[in-house]
Amino acid sequence: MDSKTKTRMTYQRQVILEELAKVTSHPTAYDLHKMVNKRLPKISLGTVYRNLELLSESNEIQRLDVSGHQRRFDANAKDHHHIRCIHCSRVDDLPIDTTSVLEDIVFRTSEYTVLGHKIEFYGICPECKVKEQKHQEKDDISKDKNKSKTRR
Amino acid sequence: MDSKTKTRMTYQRQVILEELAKVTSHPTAYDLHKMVNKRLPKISLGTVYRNLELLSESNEIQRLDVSGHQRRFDANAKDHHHIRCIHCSRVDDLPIDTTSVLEDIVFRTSEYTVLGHKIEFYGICPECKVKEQKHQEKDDISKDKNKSKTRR
DNA sequence: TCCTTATTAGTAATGATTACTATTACTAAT
DNA sequence: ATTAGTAATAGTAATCATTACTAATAAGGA
Repeated sequence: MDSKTKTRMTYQRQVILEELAKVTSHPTAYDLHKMVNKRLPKISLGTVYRNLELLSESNEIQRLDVSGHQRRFDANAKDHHHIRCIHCSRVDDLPIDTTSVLEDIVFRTSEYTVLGHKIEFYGICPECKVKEQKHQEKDDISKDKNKSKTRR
Repeated sequence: MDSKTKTRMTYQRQVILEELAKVTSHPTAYDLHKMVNKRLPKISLGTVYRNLELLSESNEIQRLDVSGHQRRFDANAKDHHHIRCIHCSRVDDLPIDTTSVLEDIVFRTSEYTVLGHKIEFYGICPECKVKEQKHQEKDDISKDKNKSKTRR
């Protein structure tokens, strides 16, 4: 179902992408709506949200779910880290690599005064892994009566 | 003004703290309200939110602003990292130290399948540092007519 | 016991995001 | 080009977490 739907490059989506690419400021959907609005006075906030979502799903842009703050977007789709000001919430890029010693590196690469950092890992918990396996088995049985090895 | 207000240890606050300490599940304010509700049937959700906020400000508990997800709370006030399941949103502790090689370590210490991680640093941006300095100078002038060295 | 005021319960408001719906406009096949 | 099918849109309503407001209550020191 998902694999059959084809996305169309609409003018709205084009403009959203262009406007996002123009800035390095990591705008929110609302910010971007204001920016795009100058070229497309009738575009709705919902359209901006939906397109940003689609674009980030197809990895053309990056979605920044900033802890405890409003979501932001980044035309740079390459994985990289960010730093946020606790006063004005401005978010800047950090061209560092994750495997190096952390705050020390930031101290050398950023003009921020680093107060701390948070790391959030994501993955699949043991319980969900079991569930996933069970579903997988069911699918295998219903889709194919032959025995099949459990995919990993 | 803030420094003059004295907080009172209310029964509600006591119970919230106790119930949070009982679990290791990182409940949301809503979860905690349900838990506390069994002992205090009249407590309101707002009270739970306010007390969790106060308790985390005084570092008696920890507030977890999980990126793009609902806020959670942790009776363990010591700084430590977490891992979240992308399916069920369950959050578990990660007893690792930040300075070590990241996902590799997680792989060894957690039963999760690690799919990735995000790091968010926080601090003060160059512009705000300048503003801070200016405010500081004003304060110094108004509070004290003698010259005073800029505090760092 | 009395007073001051922090705190509460209950409820309304806010603000970000998502959902809904009738209409519009791509795109491919006729 | 015309039509049919269906993404996508504008506009708006709904949702959901969190915060703000207010009159009543209750800590806790004098």
